[in-house]
Amino acid sequence: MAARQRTRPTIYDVAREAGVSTATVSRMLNDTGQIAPATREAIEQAIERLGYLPNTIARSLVTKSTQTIAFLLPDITNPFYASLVSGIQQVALESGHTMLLCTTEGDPERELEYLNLLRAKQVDGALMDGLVVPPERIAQFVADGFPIVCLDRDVRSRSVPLVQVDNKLGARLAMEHLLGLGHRRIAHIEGAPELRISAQRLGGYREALAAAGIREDPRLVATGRFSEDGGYEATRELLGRDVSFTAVFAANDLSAIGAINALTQSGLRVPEDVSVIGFDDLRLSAHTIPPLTTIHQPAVEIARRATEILIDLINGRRVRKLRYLLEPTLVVRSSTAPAPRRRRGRGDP
Amino acid sequence: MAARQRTRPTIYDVAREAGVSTATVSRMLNDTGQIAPATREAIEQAIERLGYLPNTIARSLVTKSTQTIAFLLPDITNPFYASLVSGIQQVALESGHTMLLCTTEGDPERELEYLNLLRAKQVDGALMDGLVVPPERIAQFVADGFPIVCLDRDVRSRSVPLVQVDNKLGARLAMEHLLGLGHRRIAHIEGAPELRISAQRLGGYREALAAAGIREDPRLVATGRFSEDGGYEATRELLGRDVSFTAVFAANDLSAIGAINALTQSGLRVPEDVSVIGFDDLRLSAHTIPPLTTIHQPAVEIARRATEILIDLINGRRVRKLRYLLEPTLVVRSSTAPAPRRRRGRGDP
DNA sequence: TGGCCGGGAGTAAGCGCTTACAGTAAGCGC
DNA sequence: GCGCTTACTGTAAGCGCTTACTCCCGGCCA
Repeated sequence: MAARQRTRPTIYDVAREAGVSTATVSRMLNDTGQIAPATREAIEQAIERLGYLPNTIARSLVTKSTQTIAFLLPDITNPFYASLVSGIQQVALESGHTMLLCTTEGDPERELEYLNLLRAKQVDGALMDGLVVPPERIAQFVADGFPIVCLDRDVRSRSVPLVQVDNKLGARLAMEHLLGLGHRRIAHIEGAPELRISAQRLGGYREALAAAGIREDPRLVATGRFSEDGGYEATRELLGRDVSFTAVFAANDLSAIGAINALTQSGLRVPEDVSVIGFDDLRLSAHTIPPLTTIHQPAVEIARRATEILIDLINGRRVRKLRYLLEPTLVVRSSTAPAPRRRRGRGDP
Repeated sequence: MAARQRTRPTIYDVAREAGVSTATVSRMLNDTGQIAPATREAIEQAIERLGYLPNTIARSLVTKSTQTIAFLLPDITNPFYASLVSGIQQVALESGHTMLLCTTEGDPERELEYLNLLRAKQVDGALMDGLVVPPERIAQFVADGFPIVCLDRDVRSRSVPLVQVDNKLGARLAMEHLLGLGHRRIAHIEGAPELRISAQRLGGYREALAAAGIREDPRLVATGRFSEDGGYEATRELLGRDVSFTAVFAANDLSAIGAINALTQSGLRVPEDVSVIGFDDLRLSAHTIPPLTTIHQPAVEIARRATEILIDLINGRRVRKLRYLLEPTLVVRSSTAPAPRRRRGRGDP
């Protein structure tokens, strides 16, 4: 009723207004201990009248829990990470947690800085993706009692779990699709070399080549850094290298989109002249021209699983399984087609 | 040196270790008051030895500042919002703030729930975009001492500033481009009707039509809800309505991409048969096939400006200007072309 | 009738910091 | 030698909660 005062009401005000002690109010708020119906009623009314909102900072100081988790990632501008955020948010909300977003831009100092900041802020735990901090540091944070779950790399330590798609398998799936269409000269647009997942996808590319008895041509891989621009540039470089290829396996959808653009600009048709396959299966990829053939990652599933595990860790539950490798699947759309009979350029036996 | 104990060292431990009082340690940490060099040294060493990290929760309890801001938005999956997040993050980091991300999925209850949660968490202030809470509620939070700055709508109240692009102008720019190319029958794919920016862009569409002396045909607008799928469906609906059009102005790039897909699938060529223009200028839009003509929004600039204002508000500075309408610009790429001589279908005089 | 039990409530001690307020000692001008 | 700064430091009172401990009282059983 009264005009809002500058300083918000505290639990003392509520207690006084309801004619009980703060302990009773606290018990009611947290639903611990028994409260007589009449008392409960009085407190509820006092809260209503005062417009009281508990100060969770004060609560955290004593309970040592902030109900906050953090998600550290290099670049929110990549829609794949955005999907992860969605998934995390869902689970977090369900369990009453709120999410701090920390973008590191791939800067190792900033990662460390954030990690320390999060500790200082008494954040309950963190999800990390695409980070480059050395595993030992991560393990140390965990040893210090700060739960972490990784979304991209295996910190070989009990108590820091990993949830990710099986990247190598995904890459093989992509390659087998291309190989099955008769492609022999397949280029790869690598992600960001410093990230594990790049190496894993590159590894799958190589394995598939080897399994098909094709010798790898180093001129056929270029770095696209997981972005549209990077994919575009990498493709132009590939084109300029004067080696022929009839297909490109891009490390992610964004760079595949850049690749298609570069190819098209060079007068090459996708998929008639060159097939392109991506990785991620962004929502967007169903709408590119041509719609992108790609490897589907269950982003929301990954995020949910990881967040659930993190919350288990926070609640002191032991996690049984340390590594969750989810299965990627091939999604065939229109950016891939059988290898053309005649290849452009020379160089292929 | 010693094995990390389960409970982290506090300022008392540091004080004891350094042989000073906690007040002195605190003063050194916060750089307030003068400290003798020798004392400073001793404290620094104690901190180092103990691996001490100040507990910001305890600090917040007394200072009443959490150095945390929140960003509320409907959907992080939209790359435009992701760009905003990037911009916010930059400024926030510079000023030592960390960012809580809250996605509301356009659910009004969840918005309110979040707003209350943020208050309870003593968050210093919030940035809001794409929300549907009634303006009075927002104004009330502000009156309660919770700084808010909006990124999309004008809460007519001193003390809740607005930073956004001039949407109506942007829409007019888009339309004038189309009109200038000779298009007369222009469809519009609307955003999400409940959001202000949709109405503003639709308003610009209408104004431009009126200014060109063209009567608006209600059959020419369909709702795309700002997404690829929505744009796709809206376009199919438009196509199915049996009204002719030679151009479509989509409320954002995502729905423009969906539109191009639908058009292409129907055997129409973009831009030869139908021109398409978007709004946002996502990084991606330079790489679509064909590269998208669109209206550029200075996303990072918007985000930075808004965050700076929020921080000013938090620091108790009066903001001089309440509304910042940034200028959109036309970016011509290849998805628009002069209107074809013969239009498909009938219906146009 | 006495002893026990348990529902319901209060007291007060922190949680880990910051910050008025209050010194103390050295330095300085006269 | 005295009083007044100035530079530095300590004491202790909170910040707004939670939570052991205690306590009270009515009911119930033997």
